[in-house]
Amino acid sequence: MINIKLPDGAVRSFGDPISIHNVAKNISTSLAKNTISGIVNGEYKDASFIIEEDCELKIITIKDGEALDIIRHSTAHLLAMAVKELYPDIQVTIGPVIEHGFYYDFSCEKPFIDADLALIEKKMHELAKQNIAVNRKEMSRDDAIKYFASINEKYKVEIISSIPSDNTISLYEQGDFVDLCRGPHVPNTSFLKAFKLMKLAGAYWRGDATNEMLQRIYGTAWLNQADLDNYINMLIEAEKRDHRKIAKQLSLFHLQDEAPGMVFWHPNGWQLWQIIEQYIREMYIKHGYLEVRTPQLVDRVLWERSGHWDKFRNDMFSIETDDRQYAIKPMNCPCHVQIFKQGLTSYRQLPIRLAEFGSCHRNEASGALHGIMRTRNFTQDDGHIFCTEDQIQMEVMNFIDMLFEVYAKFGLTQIAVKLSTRPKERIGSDDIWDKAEQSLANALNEKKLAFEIMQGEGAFYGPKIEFEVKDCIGRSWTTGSVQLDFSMPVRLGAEYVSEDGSKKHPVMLHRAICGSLERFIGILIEHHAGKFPLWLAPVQVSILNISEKQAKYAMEVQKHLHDMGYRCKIDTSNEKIGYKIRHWTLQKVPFLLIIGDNEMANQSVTIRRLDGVDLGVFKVTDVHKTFIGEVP
RNA sequence: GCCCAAGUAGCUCAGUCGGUAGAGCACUCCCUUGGUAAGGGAGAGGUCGCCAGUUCAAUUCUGGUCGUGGGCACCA
Repeated sequence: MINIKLPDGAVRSFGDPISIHNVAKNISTSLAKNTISGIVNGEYKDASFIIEEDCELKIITIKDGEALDIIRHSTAHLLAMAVKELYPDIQVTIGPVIEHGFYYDFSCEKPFIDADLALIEKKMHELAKQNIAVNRKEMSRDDAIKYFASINEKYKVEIISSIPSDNTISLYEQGDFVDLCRGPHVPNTSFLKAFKLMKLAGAYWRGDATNEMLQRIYGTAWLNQADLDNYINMLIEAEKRDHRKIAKQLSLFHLQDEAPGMVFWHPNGWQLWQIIEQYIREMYIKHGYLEVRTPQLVDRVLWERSGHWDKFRNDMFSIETDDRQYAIKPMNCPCHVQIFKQGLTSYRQLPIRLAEFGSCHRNEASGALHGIMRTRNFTQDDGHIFCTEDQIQMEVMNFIDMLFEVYAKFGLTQIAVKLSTRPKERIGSDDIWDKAEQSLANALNEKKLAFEIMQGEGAFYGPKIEFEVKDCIGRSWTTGSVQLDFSMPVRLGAEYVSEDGSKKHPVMLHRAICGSLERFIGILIEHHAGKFPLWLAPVQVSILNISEKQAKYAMEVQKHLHDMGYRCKIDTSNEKIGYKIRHWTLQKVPFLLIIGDNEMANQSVTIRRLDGVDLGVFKVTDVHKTFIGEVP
């Protein structure tokens, strides 16, 4: 007798081993019809899985969220099957589930073109409708290798060959198409309805640039058509808030061919920049940082000493003049160390926190450039803390507090935290790395922050904590980071006099909150969709007169607001009020002041908020009170 | 750097199956002085990314190149 306990606590008993599908059937025919798979004692299994002993079972149907990944994975297989039917010579590689969908990488002589996507998608729908059964088979590793070799799928052979030889391999078969897979999958292709192929891309085999470039097809798949439609609409909406698009509309900045990856800031964008920079500067003061400024060009020897030349020389811009070779600084740290090294520093002075709005140049790979998110010239809100080992944890914790204070001010709340550990190529002993990684983890735990460990992703001189924010279509960008560095002070000879009079090397913390100001502004543009809060808005108020008669009065109002410290523009153009309101609303100015004969007669203005709400008539001397609560 | 796609007016885009291009908005001028998201008229504006090749003729075809977009790789 097999007893199967269901999520509601009910137990069903069966005399013989029974498939999940048949358990569902035993409950109701309609349940069986919708069953995609099951979770047996916490493990995902196919609907065809035969239960042989007592267990807990959750049946997953088309309505359960758990079904989503299975559907996506099965859709990836459907994609591969369609591709094989259309282009038998193409080799399949891997096709995992990703956020919102899946991809599948193919190896082919001739890359796909956009037109192929529609063709392939059509084929997928045809196959899905044929209600093709998806069956699991098991094979020994060696038989699996023989099998895939026999059908000439060399990538599959390569994958299986890396699995230990005593393992059993599971394969999934649908029609003539067989793929190596752990599963589970939908019972048949008719469950796959709401999907769409999204885009083509190149991708290296096993993510290694020295390998062959494969052809990747990205797709999205959902439980139902409504979810798919929602997702597509979300993407359309997200596209509207792309920082590059809004920057054009609001004239914030532009980029042009002659300066790839370098930004021309327009008056509005530069205003925004200045506000942010000034705010960060105030935070420096509040948190005990000293602001400095260091050279743009520094002799190559300093970069050799720091170790950067060795690792990054190809990505550095350099200049040769008077028989000396300089690099345009790709980072500020070695320069800050030079400032630390001036004079003799006592342990009593530590920690010393130096900060700079440091403009750096890196010759990033052409394909890496992305609007102002990834540029060749960027400005870091860079800071370096020189401290003793005992002070590390406290400094890291204080930094984390400062970072979250800043992000909250900008309205950024969805922050992913990652701890990156020692990479393959690194300097410094394992002892030091152990200590460094541990102290960062301690600080995070102390702050009760959930974080993900990124194995091997640390900088070559030390581990780091990274803070990531997402852009409007879900791409993650690193903004803040704090990196621990025991090496650079040694390499560059930074020392302090310790309590016992001996000289010691300080520990160095590299830290940034915005990361790159360019990137941070890009994120802010998308986060606010260009509708900045009052304190950030490049233009806070626009003054609009109804007709020429009130032009002079409008200018008086403008002067009053200027004197109060507001950034305001006046529009006395020969246009109707409706036109002006439309114009300045599209410019996303937080407040519009409307002035006609009525307002002029009693020294007042009518205030219209960006969202269209008419706030009513206010005395000119009271206008600023309306802005209170919006942080002037 | 690699794979794919598209570079046309300030912006968003159409177009030329090879005969030097068009719309809307924006801009300039005129009329209109109008009360909460586009009043009307006229005008100006383009070496069709750049360099070659084929051709009587190239914005259109071919090759290269530069920058951009989507991915991959990279990200001190």
